Amino acid sequence: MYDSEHTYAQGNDLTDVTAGLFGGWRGPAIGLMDLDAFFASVEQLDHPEWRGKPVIVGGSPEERGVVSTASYEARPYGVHSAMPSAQAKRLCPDAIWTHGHFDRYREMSAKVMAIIADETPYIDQVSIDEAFFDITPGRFSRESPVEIAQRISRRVSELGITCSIGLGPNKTVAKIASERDKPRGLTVVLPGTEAAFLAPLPVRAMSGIGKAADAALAKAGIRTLGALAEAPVAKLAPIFGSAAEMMKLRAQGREQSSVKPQDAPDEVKSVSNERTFAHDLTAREDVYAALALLGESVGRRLRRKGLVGRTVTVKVRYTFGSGHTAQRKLPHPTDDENLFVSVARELVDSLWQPGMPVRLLGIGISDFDADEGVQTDLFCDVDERGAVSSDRRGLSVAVDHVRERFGAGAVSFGRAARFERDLVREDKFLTQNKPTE
DNA sequence: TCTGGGGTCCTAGGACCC
DNA sequence: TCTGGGGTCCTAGGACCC
Repeated sequence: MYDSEHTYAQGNDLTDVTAGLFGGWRGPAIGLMDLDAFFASVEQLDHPEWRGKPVIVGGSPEERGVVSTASYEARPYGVHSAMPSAQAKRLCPDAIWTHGHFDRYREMSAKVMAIIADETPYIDQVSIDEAFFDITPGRFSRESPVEIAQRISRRVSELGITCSIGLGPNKTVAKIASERDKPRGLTVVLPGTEAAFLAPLPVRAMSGIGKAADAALAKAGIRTLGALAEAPVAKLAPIFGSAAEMMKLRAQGREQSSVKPQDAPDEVKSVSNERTFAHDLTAREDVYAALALLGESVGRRLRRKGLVGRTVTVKVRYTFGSGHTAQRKLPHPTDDENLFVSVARELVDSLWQPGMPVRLLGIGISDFDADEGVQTDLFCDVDERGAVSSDRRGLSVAVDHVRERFGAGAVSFGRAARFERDLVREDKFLTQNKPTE
């Protein structure tokens, strides 16, 4: 029975909430599907001998790496996402380590998303392993939302991995519910019980509230979502700014969630590449060469996506202190690293001087043209707006094709090639990402 | 052997224009 | 000559998410 002491239902209790028209569901039904220990689970699927054993996907312990995903077998040792790999290695020395296979994860993710899209056109993929979906009875299907969620879970399991699902009247509730029972759980918050479900939870449980907001709320005496739901907006404004009213509404369980139809593509806002070096860089030629390498990959990805951007951003982090960024708007949008890397060099020079130990370097392009329809034909001369210098662009595209066919190492512009060789020889970095499997 | 890499969104100050 | 205010663009920094 779905009794009043519980604001949510799981497992066998769910049979009680699927009776009647639409399973007795009134109003919006929003689901959040989260794949369980996704990267590690795919590795265990692809390597049967790793099943039942602690598997860690992440950077290497020797090179300032962090854990991306720990399998459920590794978690009892205290290993979790974002933990420094060196620490994870101490906690679980026998774990199987891999740097991951992202193309494979994307492939599996696409299969999962196709399963959800098969159930409803209203799907909003938020990351490689998470998606919201709207299965409001009467909107697309007349079935009980609980039964649809159970079917999605079962069909994902048939792929050889598992997911956890939260189901509720809006996104905030669905997201929190999905974390309630993992792995392979289904947690349902019936319409009308959402406020009571949220009230006792710590504010940090709600997405959008991180470390800083949590601390600021605690200072104001607000520790639970129930307290947040009742706090005067004037008290919240200094903490959340213009989002104060919305955060209060979400904590009350009264947020109106919209899940767009699947074919509305989320447009990309920026493309970037950054690297933390196993050993700090101090020489100008090393910093410039690393910038060129990072820029090459950004350029390649821009051309593959058919994007041209106007703003160049560089990021520098020193061994001490936090990061610094510098950006500049270009006169014309471009996807050509030969153009934007030289600007990036000037920007780096404004933040850094030779001798300062650089721990991390990043380069990004943003502010894309609204009509991203730049042609990507091989050896095209120039696009309609003359956005990039024609010959170089043709060369870049041609080089991309060669790389795709023969591997990334096949072609490199002079400086980058030399850098790559030097660094491999000097064992600075770029010998990274060799899976230990 | 202490802290990644990919993003999005917001804020705030200064420049500049009307 | 002195003055204010609003709007927009550009830039730097930071919070937050997976």
